Amino acid sequence: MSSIREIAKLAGVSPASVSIYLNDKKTSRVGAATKQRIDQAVKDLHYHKNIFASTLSLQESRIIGIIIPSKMPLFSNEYTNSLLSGVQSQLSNEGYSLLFFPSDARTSDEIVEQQIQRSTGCDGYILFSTGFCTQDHIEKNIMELQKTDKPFVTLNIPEMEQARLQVLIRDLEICSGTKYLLEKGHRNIALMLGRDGGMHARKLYHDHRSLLEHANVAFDPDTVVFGDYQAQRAYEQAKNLLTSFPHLTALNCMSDIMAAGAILAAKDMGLRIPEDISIMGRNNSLHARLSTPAITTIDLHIEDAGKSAAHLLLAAIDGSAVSQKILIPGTLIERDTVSTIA
Amino acid sequence: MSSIREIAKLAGVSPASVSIYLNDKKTSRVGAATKQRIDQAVKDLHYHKNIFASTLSLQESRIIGIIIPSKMPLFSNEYTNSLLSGVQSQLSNEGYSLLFFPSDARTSDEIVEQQIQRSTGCDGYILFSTGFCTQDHIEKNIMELQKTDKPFVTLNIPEMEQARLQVLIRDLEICSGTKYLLEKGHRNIALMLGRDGGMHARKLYHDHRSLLEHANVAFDPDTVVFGDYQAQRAYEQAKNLLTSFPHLTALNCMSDIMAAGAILAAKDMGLRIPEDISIMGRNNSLHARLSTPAITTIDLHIEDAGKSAAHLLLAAIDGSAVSQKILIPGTLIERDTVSTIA
DNA sequence: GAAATTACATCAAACGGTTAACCTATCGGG
DNA sequence: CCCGATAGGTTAACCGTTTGATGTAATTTC
Repeated sequence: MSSIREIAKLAGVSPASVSIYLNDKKTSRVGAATKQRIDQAVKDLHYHKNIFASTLSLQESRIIGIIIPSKMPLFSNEYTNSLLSGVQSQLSNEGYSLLFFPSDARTSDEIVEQQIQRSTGCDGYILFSTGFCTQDHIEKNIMELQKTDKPFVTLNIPEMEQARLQVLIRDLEICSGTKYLLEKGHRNIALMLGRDGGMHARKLYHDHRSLLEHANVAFDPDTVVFGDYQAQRAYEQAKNLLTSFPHLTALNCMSDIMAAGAILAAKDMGLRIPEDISIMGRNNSLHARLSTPAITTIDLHIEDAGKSAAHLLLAAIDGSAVSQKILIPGTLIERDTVSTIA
Repeated sequence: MSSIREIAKLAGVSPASVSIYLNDKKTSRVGAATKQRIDQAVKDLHYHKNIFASTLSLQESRIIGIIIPSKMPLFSNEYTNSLLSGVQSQLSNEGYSLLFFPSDARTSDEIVEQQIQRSTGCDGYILFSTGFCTQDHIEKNIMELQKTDKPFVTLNIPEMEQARLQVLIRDLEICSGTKYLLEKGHRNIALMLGRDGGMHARKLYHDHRSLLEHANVAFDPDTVVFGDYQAQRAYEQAKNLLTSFPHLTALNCMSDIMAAGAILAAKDMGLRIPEDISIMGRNNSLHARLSTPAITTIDLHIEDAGKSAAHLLLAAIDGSAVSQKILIPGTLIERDTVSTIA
């Protein structure tokens, strides 16, 4: 709690000298003896610089705000965590702290409001979406962020006119699981998505449908189900799908977790994987690797996306990036849950 | 970027009135007409309060610092993430933001230093450890935190004299996997731990050993291996263990992920689980549930621990908690990877 | 009609750190 | 001995917000 003024008093110098010395230990504006006295005072009083005061004066906080317009608890979803991990590792390397805002508001609109209100003074922002965010929230958030005059990067969000800096996960646009299954000869493909209303799920739905239609496969809306990203729910839904539509040869799941749930369901129904039913995951998470059979999936390179976003933001902060879109393509990981149909 | 003064000027009032109104929309100290003009000015200039200035003035930031003395990337480990999730959900409900500090220092000592230096002004702290933290780092950190005069809670850290507020994960103290395996009649039990040097692994090692000795089972140090928490490494180590010590009947793993790796190894060696070899996990993560066979594990109630820590911290901030230790006991989840030995 | 209350508004200091501008010895060079 | 450079140090204003103290005019109360 001690301030620079107390240090100054104890060391018998002016606050200015203390500040100058502390910010540049080898400055020539402070004498050796004085330096020692300051060091001593700092120790004696347990002095630590107050970042808030410092930020106010310097007009630079070295803090990046993480905006996630969602009421869901953070850190509870592997996908989002990978994104965050990428962001954090980059920013951390450059000495930036990460600030996560509270989301105790009742409505999502309030959350947008609230997060922005709590967040001025950060040097930049990363705007995330999760499966729970609607297009509307995102747009509102982008508008608010633009008003702050600070740079921000959108991450894990479909392409949007309004945002200057974007990192795009390509597989949000192209439902490549469906594409792959079509190539493998499948024609009866169900799609298991995340939460209805979430913009990610909508996007995939749309792309899935156009891919099928392009391939001249009839599209049945009932073979698309919305879940909650949880294995349990996916288990139930997979059972339903597989009993209601016995001609299905493939299940394309929006996440590996859901795929894992679907696999359990298929097993419980006595189906062999991939002989009787092919199942695709998405995200190449640990589950996909450890599952038996190992899940064929799309590696979204989520962590790289996070890193890119951090990079881009840092570039924007020091002024070298004005407008840029980075596309992160996914890569197919072929494992043991998809068969070829002649 | 607009300040309260600009708003004041535009609305033709004093900054004081603006501040008063903005902090209490129904204050009687500002007239209705003035309120409207302020609202208008706020809109026109895209005004957002600067939290840093506000913090400085109020001496309260509504920000909690999260201190993790480790160079590892954050958000990349399910265990830590659950802990964080619990912490976040509670603090978020009370309107607190979370601040994560950079960890770009070269040595771990520097990290301690750096995180504390960057962190003054938070209303409180939560000190975490991961498997990578040594006792030494933790102690140093606690000392530094004590100097800040702000409350802090240690979480996921073995009991320590120095800290006033602690949330203890009971299974850090009692290696209950080993206990359970002994009860099930196993006598040849190997232990697969996390990183050597990490205090968690050390603690478990110690307890494992005493449990065996109490049960009059000879302890062979070579049946304890240190890994890196990764499935791949666990796979290799399990293979080694199972070939070097063919009489082993059980593997107790420090995490479900490691258990999953061990299961794959056993399967690849043609061993049946649990008939030929029993394998225990720890943490009751999603993997444990989805794995086939489903992994018998200890639910550590990690997220609850996080919530408790947040609770305790909030109590300390408003002065109602001075010194307290909360013990979070684990619960055994019996599934399909452990057999009974006659 | 004097006194008290209310409504509305402002002043100025404070929070803690930074820094441009300024000051004063001291020393070396010519 | 004078000039200029340099080392060492200070002053004071500023960053943006908050708030107790203070002021004044209008309204109410008796």
